[in-house]
Amino acid sequence: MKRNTKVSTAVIRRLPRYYRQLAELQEAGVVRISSSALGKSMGLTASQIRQDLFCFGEFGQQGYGYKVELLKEEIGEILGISRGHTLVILGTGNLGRAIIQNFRFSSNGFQLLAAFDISPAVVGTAIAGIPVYHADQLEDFIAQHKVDVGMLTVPIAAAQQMGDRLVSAGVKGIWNFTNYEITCSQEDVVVESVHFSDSLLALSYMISQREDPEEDL
Amino acid sequence: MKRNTKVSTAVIRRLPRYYRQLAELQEAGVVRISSSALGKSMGLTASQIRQDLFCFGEFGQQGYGYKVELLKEEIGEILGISRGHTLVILGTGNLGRAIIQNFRFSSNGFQLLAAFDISPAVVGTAIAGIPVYHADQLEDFIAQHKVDVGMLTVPIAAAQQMGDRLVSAGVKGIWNFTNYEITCSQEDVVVESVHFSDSLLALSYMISQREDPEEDL
DNA sequence: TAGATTGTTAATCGATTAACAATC
DNA sequence: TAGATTGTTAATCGATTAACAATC
Repeated sequence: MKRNTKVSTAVIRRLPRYYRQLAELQEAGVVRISSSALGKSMGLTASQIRQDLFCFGEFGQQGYGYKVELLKEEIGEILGISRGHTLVILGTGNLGRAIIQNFRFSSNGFQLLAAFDISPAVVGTAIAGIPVYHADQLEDFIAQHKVDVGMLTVPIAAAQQMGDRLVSAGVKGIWNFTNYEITCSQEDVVVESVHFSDSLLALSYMISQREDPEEDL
Repeated sequence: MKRNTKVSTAVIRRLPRYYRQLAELQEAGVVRISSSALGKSMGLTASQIRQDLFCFGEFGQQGYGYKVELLKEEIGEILGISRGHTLVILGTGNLGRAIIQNFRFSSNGFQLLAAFDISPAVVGTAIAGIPVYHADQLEDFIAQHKVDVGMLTVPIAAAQQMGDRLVSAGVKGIWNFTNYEITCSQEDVVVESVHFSDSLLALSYMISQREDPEEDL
């Protein structure tokens, strides 16, 4: 029945949340859950959850609901967690270093292969076991290894240039942490950005609304 | 004419992007821009931009377009950039430290007042000029200073608890970097999350689509 | 079996796009 | 003035919600 064709971004953005919530439920020992209970725990309607899952197939049992572990695994499959994705990280400044040391790439189905930088102080060293190469070697490295994603934690001035190099070296996606909107010539390369600034400014707007005594009443 | 009532989150999420794009245009020396040119540069329709701005007032001139600097300033006002917002950061691990050292809070209208941690190794020190206090002092500090936002870069196990403490201490918003969905009793406290995992999993999904030879044709 | 809950279609709601008079 | 472009309403499109037969 699966009609995978053209899943909206709204649905795609909810998939990781489902996965996270189901993992938490599983850890808490919950075996089965209904769409309405799952919805309540996530602030969504039961309808929306069933509609979302309907994009990908049938994962529940009528009259029973969903098996937590099974549904989690299925959504993990949809997200591509078991595809053995790999990535490299460009830029080992404070943020890059923090992510190398902290982020559980493997929990998200990714393997971090290498880091690249231009500073002689770090090139040739390893951070949390990840070797740091000179940025000059980027293309060679990607030619010799399967690299699915390049992560950008470089200074903003280098963002577009390094993005371009990743694209022509053949990565499938760019995970962009710079405060710059990378533009990508190649149609089929996905750019996913984490803009701290955008997030903080949205928060700023929302709390500002609270600060004003209802201007418009 | 301003009908500020109930601006959709879709619009709110675009406001920081407008702000960023206009700042770039201004830096590039562009003085005036039409909605269609701005739209083209951002991948939006001219209609959408005019409709978005229409939520907040009239910022353009018919037959001319928008003055880049003026529109940037107006959107900055809407976002609350000049309201003197303040924040404190909870958790000075790798990520917290990286953000203290790197992130330009002031560019987003925020002042970082203090950091809190429980490790004796950092309590009493300063990171990039920001004093680090013991988490026990959080409530006292917030009682004595105006603190609008609490930023969470604590371990996931402490996330909900520290979030609760921030809320009862009276912050208006929580900027959550933990991979946990903070729930908030208080209606009027805004929780804005930056979930690295969700972002990477969405990217994982999108590149996985590219990996399959069109399953459904 | 009766009760519960899904999968799936239909109805509603909201967001985006189109259109155009107003006007710089 | 004529051309360009906005502000704003109307039309369209897509996403969410509701409904319900199927069925466990």
